[in-house]
Amino acid sequence: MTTTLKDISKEAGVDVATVSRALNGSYGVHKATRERVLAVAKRLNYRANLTARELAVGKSHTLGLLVPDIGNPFVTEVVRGAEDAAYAAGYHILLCNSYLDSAREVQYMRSLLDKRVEGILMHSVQTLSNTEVEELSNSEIPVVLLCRSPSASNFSGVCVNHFEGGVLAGEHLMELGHRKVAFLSGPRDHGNFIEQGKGFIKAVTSVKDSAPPVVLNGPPSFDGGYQLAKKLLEQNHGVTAIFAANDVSAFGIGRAIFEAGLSIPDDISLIGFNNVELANVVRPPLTTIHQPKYEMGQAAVEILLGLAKSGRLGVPEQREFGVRLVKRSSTSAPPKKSR
Amino acid sequence: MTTTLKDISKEAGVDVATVSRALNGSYGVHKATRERVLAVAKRLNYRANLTARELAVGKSHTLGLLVPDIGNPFVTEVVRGAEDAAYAAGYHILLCNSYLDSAREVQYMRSLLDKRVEGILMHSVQTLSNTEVEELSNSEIPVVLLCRSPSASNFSGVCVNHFEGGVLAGEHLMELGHRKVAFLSGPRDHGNFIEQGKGFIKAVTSVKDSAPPVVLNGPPSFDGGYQLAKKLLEQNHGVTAIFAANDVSAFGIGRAIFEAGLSIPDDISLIGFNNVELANVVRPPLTTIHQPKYEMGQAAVEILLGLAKSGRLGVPEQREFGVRLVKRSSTSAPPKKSR
DNA sequence: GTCATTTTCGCAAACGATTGTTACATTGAC
DNA sequence: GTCAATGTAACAATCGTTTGCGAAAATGAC
Repeated sequence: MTTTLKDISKEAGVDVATVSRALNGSYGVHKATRERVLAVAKRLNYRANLTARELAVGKSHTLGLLVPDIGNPFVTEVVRGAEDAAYAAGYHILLCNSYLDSAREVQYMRSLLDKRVEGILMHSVQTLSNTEVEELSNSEIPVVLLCRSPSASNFSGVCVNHFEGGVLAGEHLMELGHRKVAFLSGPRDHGNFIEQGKGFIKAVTSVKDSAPPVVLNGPPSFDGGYQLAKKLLEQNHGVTAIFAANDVSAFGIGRAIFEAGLSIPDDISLIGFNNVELANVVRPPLTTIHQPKYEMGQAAVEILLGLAKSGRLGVPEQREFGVRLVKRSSTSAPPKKSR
Repeated sequence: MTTTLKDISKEAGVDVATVSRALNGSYGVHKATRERVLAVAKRLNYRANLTARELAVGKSHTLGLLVPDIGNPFVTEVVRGAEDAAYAAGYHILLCNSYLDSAREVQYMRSLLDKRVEGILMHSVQTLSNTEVEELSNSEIPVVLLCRSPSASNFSGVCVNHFEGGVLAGEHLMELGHRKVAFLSGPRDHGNFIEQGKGFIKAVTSVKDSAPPVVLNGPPSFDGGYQLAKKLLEQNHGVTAIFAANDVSAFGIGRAIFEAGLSIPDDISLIGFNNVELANVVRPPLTTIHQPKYEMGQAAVEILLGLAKSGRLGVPEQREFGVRLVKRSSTSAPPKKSR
């Protein structure tokens, strides 16, 4: 049997209200009685029931975090930042892994709402269905969209400038002298990759003698990158550099290049996106576009908590982080003679 | 204003109890009234308040998951398995990242208890303090220790046979012909690494002409492995193979070997532990000891839920998973002439 | 010692559900 | 038309807290 305020109240001979106040250190309870109550509470191994408190007070001190795949190291970093910020603020995090499965996503969203979380973080959701947008808007809790290009919806968001990242990647390759490049992108309809591609294409085509990039779409995973790269190499466009949708897919691309008997960066340069921790571990270390993942997670929670406290849900906040190029060894000048 | 059962009850002209039963599809409410209630609920955008239900019913449908570092890909896989299993069972997961900081760990543990989670999963905690053991035992919720060698405490556990893993690694290196090897271990007092080392040493020393392994201790991280390897190479024992505490530290070791101008596996063979997804991505692909991470996460949740349902906390369940050697390209026969 | 002021504490009403018990309506058999 | 059996729905207690309000008790000034 777990002990409750009532038990303590009986044992200590005071009202349950007094017990509550004593335990919470509220003003207006005599030092002596407080100590007596605390002693009894300790003796009875009392543990507060946050569920009951939550019901009474109306605050759950809990946030929902919806992610596409916790297995993705990029996502993980963001989660880490979010968790730290939440912990610092005395909040808990409910972790929901959706695998981008929209049924699962909706189901999770509903239970988060029902659980009365004080805010929801959604990481790189592809597209929100109308149901979702509507139900989220009806609820009076704040939502922050993470790592997703700003959209029409009026939710708050934390993201990185994907367009700018694309530009950086393109410029870097152009500076190195590449003139025939490819962008192995993610899903065709995903805003982030669209932006990334636009920036890349802009940078590439603004150099006069360079060919417009070859663009292929596929899942932005290790295997997706691998398959796409195999396809690209078979088509034999003679590209000398590849811009990957993200680091993880770049790893897959690297594998395909290796298996084709080619070498990075001597035959083909490779540049990623995200700057995952392991980009520095693989060989050759991957040139990539850095994105402040941890800080983004933190920022998202801060915004969320700010909105929750102020209650000003009507005025969504957008925060955009900068990107920067991290030069490592997977990019270099193109081979003298293109194959 | 969020709408409650009472609102619906007024609007539909029935008692709140009837509304509750109608919404939950309980037996004993007329089809017509149920439909009327459902219609009103929909019109009022009713959302169940799980907090209230939880208080009334006494079940939170929530599990606590305490991990040392969500950034570690090994941990992540386990979390993924746990999350999937929880989702399948209709449970939610509260994510708590402790960074092995025991103050944070205790604080998290307490709030999980206060939040009335139905079970707690603790991933590879180093050592439980007496306070923790006591408070956890006092609470009436089940605890499952994950990835931690079985201990004296009477909590349930899911782990892998670290000793056996060490043996496998040792045997593999011996078969390849290595006779002078090293184990770059984790913290000296961590049970898992101790077991791993024991197994390794046993396998190595049971070969007659092989020297007992050089053993160094340090944090089992990328940087930890890097530092340890540098130290080892400086000491110049002439080892031809290294067994790492885990894959991530093996990556660091690989970096140090590379920087020393040596090559894997030609100069030094390297074998990891865990079989993280990226072990197959790095070059050369890492030979390692496979551990069914995802399945362990799943199993842990299943055990937890089983204990929670049965209420038989007195009889902890231990599940041990097998390990196996995954041969890749980071191990080979030692160089003809040792350096 | 009296009176005003301040502390201390109990009472009771929330918070939003669930659920056992009871009362009334309906149905069907005869 | 009566009675029993069944189906519906209302009443009320409960889950473990918090908190506004008012009463009693303690304090302090004079």
